[in-house]
Amino acid sequence: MIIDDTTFPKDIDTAQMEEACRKLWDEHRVHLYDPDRPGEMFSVDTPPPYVSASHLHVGHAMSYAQAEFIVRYQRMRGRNVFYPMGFDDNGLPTERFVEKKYSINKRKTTRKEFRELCLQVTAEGIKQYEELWRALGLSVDWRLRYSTIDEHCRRTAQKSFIELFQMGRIYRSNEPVLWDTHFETALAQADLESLERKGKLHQVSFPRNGSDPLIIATTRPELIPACVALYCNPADARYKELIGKSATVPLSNREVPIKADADVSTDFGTGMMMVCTFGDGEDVRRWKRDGLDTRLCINPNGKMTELAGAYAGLTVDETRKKIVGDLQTAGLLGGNTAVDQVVSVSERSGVPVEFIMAPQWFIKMLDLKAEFLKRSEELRWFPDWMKTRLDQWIEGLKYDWNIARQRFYGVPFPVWFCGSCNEPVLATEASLPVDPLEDPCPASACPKCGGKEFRGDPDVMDTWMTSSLSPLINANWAGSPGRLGSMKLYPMTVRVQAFEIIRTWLFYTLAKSHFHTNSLPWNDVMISGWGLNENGRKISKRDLEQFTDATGYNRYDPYAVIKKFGADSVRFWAAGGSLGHDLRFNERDIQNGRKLVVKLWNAARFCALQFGGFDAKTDTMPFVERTPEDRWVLMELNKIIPVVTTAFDNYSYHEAREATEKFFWSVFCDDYLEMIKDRFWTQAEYPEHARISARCTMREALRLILALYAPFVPYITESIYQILFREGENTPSLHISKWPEFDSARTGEIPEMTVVSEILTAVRGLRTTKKIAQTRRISTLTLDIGDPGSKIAETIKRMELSIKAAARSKDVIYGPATVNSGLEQVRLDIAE
RNA sequence: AGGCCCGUAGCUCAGUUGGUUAGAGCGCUUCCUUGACACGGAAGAGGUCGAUGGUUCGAGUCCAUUCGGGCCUACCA
Repeated sequence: MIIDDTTFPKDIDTAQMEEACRKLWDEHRVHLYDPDRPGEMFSVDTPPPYVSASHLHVGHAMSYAQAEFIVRYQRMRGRNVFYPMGFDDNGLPTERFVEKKYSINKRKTTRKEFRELCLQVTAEGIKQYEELWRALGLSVDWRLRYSTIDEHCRRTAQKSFIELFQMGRIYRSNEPVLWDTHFETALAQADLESLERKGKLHQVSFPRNGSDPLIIATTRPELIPACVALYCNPADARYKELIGKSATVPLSNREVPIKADADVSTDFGTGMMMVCTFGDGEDVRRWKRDGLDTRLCINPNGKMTELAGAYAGLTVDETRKKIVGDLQTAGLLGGNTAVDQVVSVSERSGVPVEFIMAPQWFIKMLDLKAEFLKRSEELRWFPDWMKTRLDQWIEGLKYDWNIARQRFYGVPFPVWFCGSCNEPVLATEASLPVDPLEDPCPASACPKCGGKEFRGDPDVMDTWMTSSLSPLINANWAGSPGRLGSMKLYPMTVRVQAFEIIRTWLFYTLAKSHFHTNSLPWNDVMISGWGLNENGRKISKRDLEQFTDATGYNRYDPYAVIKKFGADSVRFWAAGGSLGHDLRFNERDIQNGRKLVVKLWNAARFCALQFGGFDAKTDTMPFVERTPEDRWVLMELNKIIPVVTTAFDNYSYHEAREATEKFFWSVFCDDYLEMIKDRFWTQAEYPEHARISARCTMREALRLILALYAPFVPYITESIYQILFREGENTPSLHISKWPEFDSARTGEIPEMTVVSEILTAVRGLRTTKKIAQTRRISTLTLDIGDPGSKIAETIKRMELSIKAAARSKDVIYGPATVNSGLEQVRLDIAE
């Protein structure tokens, strides 16, 4: 093999190198899943990102890269890797994106038009994502792509609905539900966020005939028209006598009953509270339990209803202001106090949720808390403490899962209702996917009342209803034609995702799997943290806009960063954070990645230059016959193989990187390569045997280093592999070559090497003090070894050649010297 | 209010099951360029591991308390 500036150029053309690698990987189908291959599988349930997230940033790149280190490792371990990519392109996130982008909303458009726009932005978003993932070097098998609005996913989601309906898990009910007044749709508990804000606790008088008015405290005076009862604690001496009597709702002549509930605190506000339909979940609870009247004063669009009288048509906020004024005028308002309150807002729109009565589909969940907790227990969590997040969420569940959304863009329910008795009729499984607004009802007559008229269910499913099926989507549970997955994949090996969607994606998937397959959806779950901006905050759209420099470069834009530093550099940065923890972005840390890439290239280039005329047949040597330096470096390398392997097995890519890094940089480059240079520089001093030993050692070590680094920096390692090793191996790509194995014959220590490296360190110190370049050859190294009969003295004499090489000295002489070394009794000096 | 995570060198972070003088990279100081690499090499400065108390022969590492930060959960109207 001839190595020169043509075969191994001095400079790296990153863009060209990356493109060449991608081409090679595609050509040799390196990333493709083979359904027919026997052997162990490694299947990954990857997060389908919302394609509406047009603000892709380096944080996204970070978490996807972290999962992909494991994928590349497992592929090299010989596992049959199933690594798909999905896109979540239905549901509220997409709708919100479209609303903003086109400044329209549900009321000002048709369902058809809206859906068209959604599909359009979805297609654009997917393209953007795919480009980024490819650039970053994610080894996705793109044939396994799915998108939650596509036919396969709609079929799967509808099948899930039908099956759950048939097993009695799904019910329809017309109870008060969490409501988003911006999107005008029902929500599930998981769609809520809490918002802390300052509120005012108003004291309001409820007049009573013939006695003093009752004072209640409320933060929501706008709900006074919806007040249906007053409550106090049954043991409250102040109000005990009033229980069972009534009071008049202010600004009206309605009488409401005064009731008791032990949950009412005596020391909050005045100890007397009003209950409305519906101020919060507690109101709903009392309304249900005590059969209170129903006075719905808030419309689905967040404006007051006719029942609110003078306030009808106003928004909640407007009403609050107005009613406070009216109470004041009427002399019914006491003081108010500022309170900190926590209100539930819709995660997608940010507006406070209300309770609205509307018929909805629910999946019964609350009866299964214990089972879900058991499933959580069965899962292997990486890192383990993330499990708490799920467990606490499950324990805190208050509502069954409302899966219906009164929206446009999503998977339709495969349901028609009888026009006369409202009985639901479901689609047949064979007909899926269906759209009941377009497709005819499969029944000719209602099974209950014989009615002949049907109307399709206009609602769409919660987006999580589909994405929670991702393992079943991957495994082609619904049997869509032409898809590569099969239930053989099930349960999958691992779910990878970030922590913020534990309560949604992870939880719902666990539940779905429990229902449909009575098993876990995967064995393991790997939870990543977030990439944060330089201030340690979530990377925001503002970061992406604000920090763009004059040339258009933005350090949070993953494309820009990849273009500037190379994909390997970005990946290397991502590998620096430990699993589950957030990682602050810093451009300097990306530069570190770049340094590694350059270092790998140059180290490989150095090795290659020494190979000159390397012939695998003659340039081999049994391990035991090699020089101590050579045996030492291979033993050190052998030591880290199980460390790196175990780390990867436990999803601890960070540990793997650290061990590899330490070996490559400080043992291999700084010490080993420096020690052996002299064998090639001053050939006459060393026997040919020493050079052959070095050549085959360098080659072996470099090859192993490439393998260990491959999952992190796939481009540079592949490129070096192609130049130096491809020819001699029958594997077309490093990434499907064999993972290094621990060699039990290469264990133990070489004590002589400690002596050599201590002397090397001391010589380096002297060179620095004497301002002599580290590479310059010195004339003499004087060693003062004290008692010539001592063990150290003997070792030094035996290792003289190695010491001379390490010190880069023409001669070694023994005699008095003044500078202490790290070795006891050994002093030394150097002369230029 | 409860829970989880974090608080280690100027900065970003490692520190496995408690064990000798606490680590890396960046930054800083000084020095070294024909011989893979200055995106390099060498030498060095810099930390009483948030605080307090405890367990132990021994704690950054375990326990308790406390302060600060982040996140999650929560009906006090």
